Amino acid sequence: MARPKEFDQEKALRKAIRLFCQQGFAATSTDDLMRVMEVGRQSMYDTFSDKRALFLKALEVYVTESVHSINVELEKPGSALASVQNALMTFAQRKDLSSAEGCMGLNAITEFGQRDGDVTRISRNAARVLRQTLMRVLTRAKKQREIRSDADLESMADFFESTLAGIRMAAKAGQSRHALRNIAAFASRAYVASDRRTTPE
Amino acid sequence: MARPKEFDQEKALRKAIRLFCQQGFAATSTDDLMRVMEVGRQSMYDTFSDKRALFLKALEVYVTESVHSINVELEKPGSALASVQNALMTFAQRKDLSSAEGCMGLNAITEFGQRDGDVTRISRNAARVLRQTLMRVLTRAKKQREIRSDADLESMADFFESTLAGIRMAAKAGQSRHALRNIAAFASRAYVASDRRTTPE
DNA sequence: CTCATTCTGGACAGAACAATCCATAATATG
DNA sequence: CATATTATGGATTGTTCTGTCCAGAATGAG
Repeated sequence: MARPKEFDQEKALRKAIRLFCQQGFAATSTDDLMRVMEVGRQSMYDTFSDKRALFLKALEVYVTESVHSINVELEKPGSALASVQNALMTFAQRKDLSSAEGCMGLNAITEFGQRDGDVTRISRNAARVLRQTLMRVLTRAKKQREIRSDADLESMADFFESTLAGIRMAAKAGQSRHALRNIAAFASRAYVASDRRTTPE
Repeated sequence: MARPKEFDQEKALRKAIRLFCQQGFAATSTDDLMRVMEVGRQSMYDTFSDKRALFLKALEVYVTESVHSINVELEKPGSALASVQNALMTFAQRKDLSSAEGCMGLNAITEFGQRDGDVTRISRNAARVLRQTLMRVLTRAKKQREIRSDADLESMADFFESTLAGIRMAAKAGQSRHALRNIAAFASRAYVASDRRTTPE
């Protein structure tokens, strides 16, 4: 052991995450990162290897926590349907949703699509974890007859994820908090059991 | 008049749009653009001023056409509710939705947020046009009693736009065409009139 | 205290990038 | 045919960016 690091790796990573959320990968320079992370160039490279590795690490932490916070809502006891609907509403209230600070997961997907294997792997892993929880909760809702017995749960899960993305994009596009809540409330209606046919043929 | 241009400005712009759809602004170099547009550097600068101006022009054309194609579906005669639902389904079938080719509008918003005045202006203008059509159609649906009389149309419009964004993101994330259709079908259920309360309090 | 080890920051190298310059080619007009 | 005008592409410039180097500072271990 010798001289200890003068900066907090964890905090530096948080600041990097925030910047990547705002600007994405390509538009964020190493100088930008050094400035917000308050770390010297050499320290940054020593600790995080290079810009790409830092981005991937940041992405992994971000999406893992993001999925976890949604899963917590989904797994609350009580009505399964209410949990799903509540998860949407809680998400719409998240304080880190704003036009300035985007979702790093969506940023990564829009910026890299499926072209980057590492980015794809990280995104898919997180999506898989969310999907598992989601399917478990939806299955419970079906058993409890809160949703139609003939409902296609996979489609419901696709719709749920799509709604999350829609809310995030609306936030980034500058929509008001009020609008975000309304989107969540509205989407919630689609899950409810109904006797009549409600989808177009 | 003197020597005419050897390339088709229109086609070159289309190719630029496609590249920006795939890679966004920052990750697309002028060399990339030249290669794809099959135009010499000087010709590109003579015709489109610079990279940023080319991007803004491409964005304007893209979002204008994108909104127009949705508006066409929304304004089809017959049931207003069916038009809304059909617009979603038609959108989910669009051939330019794929994991490779993203939506340039979403790219621009994720990449620039609200920080770039020109990008914001172009996006907002297009959104305003879509919103006008949407409100007109939703109002008609309400008059025709296809949706609840106490429905909040502004919220419905927010939800519609959010659904479009969700579908686009799902496509970019690599979801199957089948999944996209299901998202559209599912979202459609939220618009339908219902006597019981379907939204959480 | 001494010293080996690690951290730090400024300087630096090499590549990529956006944009301009310039010489040449092509063509409408007179 | 002559010429003014515009298009083209290769060379070039100046900037920015990523990543490395190196000399000096700080600190734990002996």
